[in-house]
Amino acid sequence: MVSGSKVNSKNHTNALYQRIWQTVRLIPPGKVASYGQIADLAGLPGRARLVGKALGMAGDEWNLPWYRVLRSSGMIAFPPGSATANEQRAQLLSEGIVVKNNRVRLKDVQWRPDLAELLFALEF
DNA sequence: AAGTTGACGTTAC
DNA sequence: AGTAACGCCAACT
Repeated sequence: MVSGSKVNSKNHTNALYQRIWQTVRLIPPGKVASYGQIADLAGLPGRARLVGKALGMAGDEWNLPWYRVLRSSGMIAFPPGSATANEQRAQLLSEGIVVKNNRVRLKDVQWRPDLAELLFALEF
């Protein structure tokens, strides 16, 4: 269970964020996923934008690998050169992921989730 | 209550 | 390969 700062009101949306966070947590080092992929896996098809929102309100505080989530094109979602984009690129590089022009080759490093693990994680 | 805003995705050039 | 035009949906004005 996640307890924390910016998540206080509107508990019905909170459940959505929980699902998203739990799913993102499963992405292993060296692999990445897209916002839409996370939404689908979390049982929230069509809500890719909500994934970005959820990651934004999380921050780094509870061990959430937010930097392993990219656009469906493989692009880092932040404006190139921005502080956040640079931080994300650095994190990816530190895991051995090749980043060229703020983009990775999804074909090489895209996460393929273990379904049993996913279902278990979403039980809570 | 209507309009705007995104850490998005797909399609059509 | 890059881009523009949509479509999308919860949150926020």
